[in-house]
Amino acid sequence: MDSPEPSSTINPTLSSDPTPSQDSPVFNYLSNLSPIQPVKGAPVVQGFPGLNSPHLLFTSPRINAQSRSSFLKRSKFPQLSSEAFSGKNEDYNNAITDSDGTGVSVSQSRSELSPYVQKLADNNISVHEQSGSPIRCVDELLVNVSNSESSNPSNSTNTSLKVADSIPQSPNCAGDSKESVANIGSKDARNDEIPEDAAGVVVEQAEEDNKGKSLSNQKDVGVYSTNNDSDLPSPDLRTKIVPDLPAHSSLHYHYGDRSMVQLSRADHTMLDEASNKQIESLETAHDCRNDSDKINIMSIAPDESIVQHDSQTKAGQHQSGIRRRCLQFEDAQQKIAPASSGSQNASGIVSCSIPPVSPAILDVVEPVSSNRSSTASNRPMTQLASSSVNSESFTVKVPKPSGIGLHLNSIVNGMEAGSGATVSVKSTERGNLSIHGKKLTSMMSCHPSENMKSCLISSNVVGSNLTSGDNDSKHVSYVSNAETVVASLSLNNTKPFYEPVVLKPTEHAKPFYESVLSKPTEHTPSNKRKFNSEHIDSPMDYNQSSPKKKRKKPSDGNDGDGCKRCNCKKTKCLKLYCDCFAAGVYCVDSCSCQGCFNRPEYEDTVLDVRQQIQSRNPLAFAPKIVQNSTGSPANVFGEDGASSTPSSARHKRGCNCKKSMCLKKYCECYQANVGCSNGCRCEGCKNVYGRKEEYGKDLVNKHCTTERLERSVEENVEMVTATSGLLQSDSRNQSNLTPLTPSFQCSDRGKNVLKSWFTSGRYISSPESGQANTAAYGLSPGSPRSSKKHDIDQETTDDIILDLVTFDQEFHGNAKLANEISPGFHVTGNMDYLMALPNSQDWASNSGGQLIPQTVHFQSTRPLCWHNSPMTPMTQFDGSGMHALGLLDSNKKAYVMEDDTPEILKDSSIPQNGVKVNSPNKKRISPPHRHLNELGSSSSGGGLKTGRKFILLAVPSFPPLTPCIESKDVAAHSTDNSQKGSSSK
DNA sequence: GAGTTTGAAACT
DNA sequence: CAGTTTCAAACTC
Repeated sequence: MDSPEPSSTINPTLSSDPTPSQDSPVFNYLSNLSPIQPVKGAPVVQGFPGLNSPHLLFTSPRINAQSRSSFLKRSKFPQLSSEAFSGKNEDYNNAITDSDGTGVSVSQSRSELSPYVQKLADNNISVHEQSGSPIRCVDELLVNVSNSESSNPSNSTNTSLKVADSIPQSPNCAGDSKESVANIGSKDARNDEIPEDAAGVVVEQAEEDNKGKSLSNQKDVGVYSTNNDSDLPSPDLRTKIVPDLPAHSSLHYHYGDRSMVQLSRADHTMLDEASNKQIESLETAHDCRNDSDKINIMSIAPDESIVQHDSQTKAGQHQSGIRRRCLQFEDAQQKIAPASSGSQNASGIVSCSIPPVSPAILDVVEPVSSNRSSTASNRPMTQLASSSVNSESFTVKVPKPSGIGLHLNSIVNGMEAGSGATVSVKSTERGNLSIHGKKLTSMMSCHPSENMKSCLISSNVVGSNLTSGDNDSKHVSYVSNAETVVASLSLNNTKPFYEPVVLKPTEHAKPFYESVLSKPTEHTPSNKRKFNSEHIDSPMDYNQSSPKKKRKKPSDGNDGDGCKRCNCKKTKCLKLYCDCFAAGVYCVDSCSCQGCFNRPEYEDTVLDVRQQIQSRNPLAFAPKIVQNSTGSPANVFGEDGASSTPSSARHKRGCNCKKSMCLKKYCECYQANVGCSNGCRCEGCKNVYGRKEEYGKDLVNKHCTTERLERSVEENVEMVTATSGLLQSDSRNQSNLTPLTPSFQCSDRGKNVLKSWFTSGRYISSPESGQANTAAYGLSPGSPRSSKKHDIDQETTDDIILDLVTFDQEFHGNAKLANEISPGFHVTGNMDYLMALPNSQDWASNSGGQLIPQTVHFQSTRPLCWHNSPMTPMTQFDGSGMHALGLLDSNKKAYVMEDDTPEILKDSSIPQNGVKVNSPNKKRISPPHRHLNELGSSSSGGGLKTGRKFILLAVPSFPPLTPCIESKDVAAHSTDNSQKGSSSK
């Protein structure tokens, strides 16, 4: 009732996203800048096309995202719920109609659609392993819908992706993949059913057939490039990947310890129909297999990590029950979508592994992506893939989810316990559900563990695609699904912080983000409204299922997977009171809510409401916990924090506790395992994670501590670094990615080079790490970077730097920011940083629209530390970092971003932030930091300088390209950098 | 499981 | 922007 209404209000603003194509421009700029960075830059992949967009924090993101999301929306034709369709896109409708019919119909018109399937994942995924440890399996299947031509022309296209992964166990992987495949096959046979299957299944043959055809078609789509490998039957195809489907693609990665899995799905719904029609999919089972080996290595807790593709599939089940959503993916998706402008969606997943860098991957991807703007969606995918690819290099990748709304907190909480966390998510869409599918999930896990920290994050984005054909023909669109997956990490391997999350197919799994994103642009409000209004009245359906069942088992209400369950009675889960809604995820069956509209079925409504809320408070869905620049959120991840250092992470808005003394979960800070900060208005604060009074001090201390930790870790890290170095090198080659590279390099050599990046990276990274939950960012050095870079670069570099500086200043008070900044970063030689860019999940979407989420970030352990340390005292945890990142991103961004996004800042407003934010100028002015001191002394001296230089150079080059964020960034960069450089030095 | 407490979100 | 109300989670019994 209530909430739904808002939907009407929803604004289409989303559409506004500018970014989509821009990304590339950004990259270009970057590349231009590259002179500076060339070194790094090169390596980096561009960021992925998708990446660039990632803006992290920007508030706006959502908008973009939405717009994209619209694309995403997936169209699932199917059957669907017409409503859903109707609501969403007209286009869809068209498509749908077609689809319905037979499922087939349409596609003809557009050959475009050509279905393709690919497995990207494999490629992507396969990569890594490097050190063996990391393993991942990914399977992706993409199918494009339209295929009419090829084999079955009949239908519209379908596309589906699937990814399966399993990760951990090699066997599993293999098995899983197989299973998935098998399933698919079976399904295919059936025809009906699950798209996934379809997706899952892929017929190479078909592909081939399609190839011919499809290729042409695909081209539009996207690209997917994968790098890798060969596994895929037809590389060509892969590369091509279908854009349309974008959605589906998903990747997985994992590394490190466990594995990640992911999957994706295309729209199931579509699939279903499609299945009838045609489906093609590729499978990457191979990859899995390959991976499996790797996996073995990991072998840890594979189970968890494993994801099942089909939610349906049974298996998954076990998990499934639980996990649901992910959040942030949206961002990614969004990004994708935007890019794709047209129809496609993309899904992306990101995973990051710390060590490795994926530049290479990125590179690969980039090219492709670069090719098409439209491909944006693809990009993400590609990115992901790329990231994964890198994996080879080693290490883990960490995907970052964009993370939008996540509840990092919740996640965090979940994570605490475990050293490692894994998450897996699945979503499936089902035909029934239909509505949209896709979504991704992203997860992160981090571990601090001994060595490294590996964080994995995977996010998937799914995009739905729609293809619209251009015209008339109906084509079907459909969606992509996304699935996501998992992240696993492990340090050691042991346990994940969280349990994997599985999305249930139907249920939630998806964050509405996608939808949200998508919506804006295309969806017609009217439709939505209908939806809303109508549905609203009878939301019961969903609800019913949920109510009661769930109840929160865990105290938190988290399923265990880190996802919360709500128990809303009056708000219909359309207000921030609802944890699920607030987290950007759909309610799940396990929720006990009544009259819940926070269901995929009501996607439109949800989106509308969400938009409204965001309009009021852009940061409403931003992660509440951010890492302070300074601190690293130690706790965030897990450990409890209490004892452990208070994480650098802090609640964005701070708490307002009067009676609980911040010692109970009533306190958001406490709940998130973060200390109170100056932004808190609490009375009698006794937060075990950090009192607000101590905040400033803590930061400093933390810094120190973190550094120490990092150092300890360094050794381990180095390996990673090495890898990363490799990656970098690769990346370098690829000039495109410059952005990314930096991060990597940082770790290795780069310190010098990338200072800027680092700085930014750190910035980000820390947050990211924190964010893990959030999702998708891109972190990975390579890709992430690229994407992030953009973001970061744009925004961050300047801003970030500033922020950093500010932080430092605040904390340390030393001067010489400039030096610090860059230096800071690097500092030491340790580093590996990963930077994560912050994207806010939601935000991310905005910015780029692209798959920000996907971007990945990595960090090597150290890096995190560093980052953390510099910024905040983070603990070492990677995970935390991840987590933090998310937050950070948002926050930081906020900080950083302020310029761009006042809103965020506002939110973030916390004093610190405020200061920082304000300080941008300051940055320039006063740089000194301890970092400088510290770092500088260590390695940094040179590094820093260099870094600065780079930065400066870079700055100039940038013109403001992108939309707000970018522009901002750019501008900032240019100005800031130049200034900084001068000023600092 | 019901009732109370708490603080955020929403509203005025 | 401050104060009040509403809400749902957290907590207690």
